[in-house]
Amino acid sequence: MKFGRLVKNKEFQLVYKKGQPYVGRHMVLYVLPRPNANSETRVGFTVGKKVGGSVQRNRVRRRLKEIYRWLKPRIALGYDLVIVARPRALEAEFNVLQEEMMYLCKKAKLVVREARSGD
RNA sequence: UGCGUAGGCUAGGUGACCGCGAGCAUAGUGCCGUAAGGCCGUGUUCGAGGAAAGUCCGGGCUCCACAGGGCAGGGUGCUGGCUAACGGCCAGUGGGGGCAACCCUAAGGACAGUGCCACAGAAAUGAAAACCGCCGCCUAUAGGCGGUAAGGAUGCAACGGUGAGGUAAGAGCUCACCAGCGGUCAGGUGACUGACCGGCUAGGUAAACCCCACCUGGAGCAAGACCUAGUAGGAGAAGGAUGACGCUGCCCGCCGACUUCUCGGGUAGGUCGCAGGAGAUGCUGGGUAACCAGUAUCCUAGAUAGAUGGUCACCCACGACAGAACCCGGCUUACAGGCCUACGCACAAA
Repeated sequence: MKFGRLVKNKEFQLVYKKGQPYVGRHMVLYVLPRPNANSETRVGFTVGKKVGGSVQRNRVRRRLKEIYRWLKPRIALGYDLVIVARPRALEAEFNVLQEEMMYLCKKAKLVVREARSGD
């Protein structure tokens, strides 16, 4: 992944513990500000075994990554994010997941730029 | 044509745009990091499966002594072959099923020993045993004594089976055939098969203990090796060259200086292992086959929060089970549809 991502297990644990959760139908967004507000925003994806086998989990994570890639240019700097997929996300349409992630990010006040036409 | 049997192949395709991982080439002396080391642009090549799965076997590899001996434990179990090895595969043998193609089969030993065979039944292994029946005799109509394992009854199973002779009634008592046991001869590497002869014969269970033959040391890639930074280079107690700890469950043997507990501190990061191999495909030769040998060509995932996705168009049978994690050989399990080959049976035609 070219965009910033969380790698260490400790970083994940920190975001779960200290971060602010925003709960949606298909996913949960955890948000934790980084010490340096100008550093790159990093993201991690968690898809638990409740979602399904490895094929199903891979599918959900790839779709979430694709949506985040599309959303990334509008996200503010200086945050650590963790997106946890809920079992319902497996059955959801792509654009439903897309709208929900957008909604959660807006709710968390992460979106700094509105979508331009033709984007 | 229908029904069926065996084996094999495939696992939606094509195109466009955006996106991801790795290898190679190449720029700065660039960026991140204390450092080891890593990152960035462009081009190019490659990028999940037949089961990648379950983790059930076998091996490679690594460490534990140089991987040793014995016991215990575990595994395998018709024969021959293949293989690095196997509990796998191939070819056979015996037994069972199917009209057949074909399928199934843990299939060594019950005169080494022990156990078990419930209930029922007279009797469940002891060269025994008479409940009903059958036959003879006696008392006289109910029994007694004796003979009898052919019939009935019980049971998963009753001491060979069927037929004939024989007899008071019966019985391998006698005979024929069959089954079983022992022997001889013949064939086969062997499991075993065939022929003949013998005396006519005392169950089952070894996925019960057991016996026999063969195999088997332990832990596992979070194995293990190296590097960088850095805390501490502690305190107390116990054991130890009269051999600790460890190999290993025990004994022998080996090794040779630390080990265990409590308190305090630390518990970060990077590189390698990590993909050129019992490798794939084609051809030739040997073999019934599994497989082996030779030769030519090819290089085909390598992550470490974990790379294959999104959108669109067209086509069709509208797409199942499912995602590599050290690597191979198997087994087992899951699975939509499609295709190919060989064979059997029934029917029709010739």
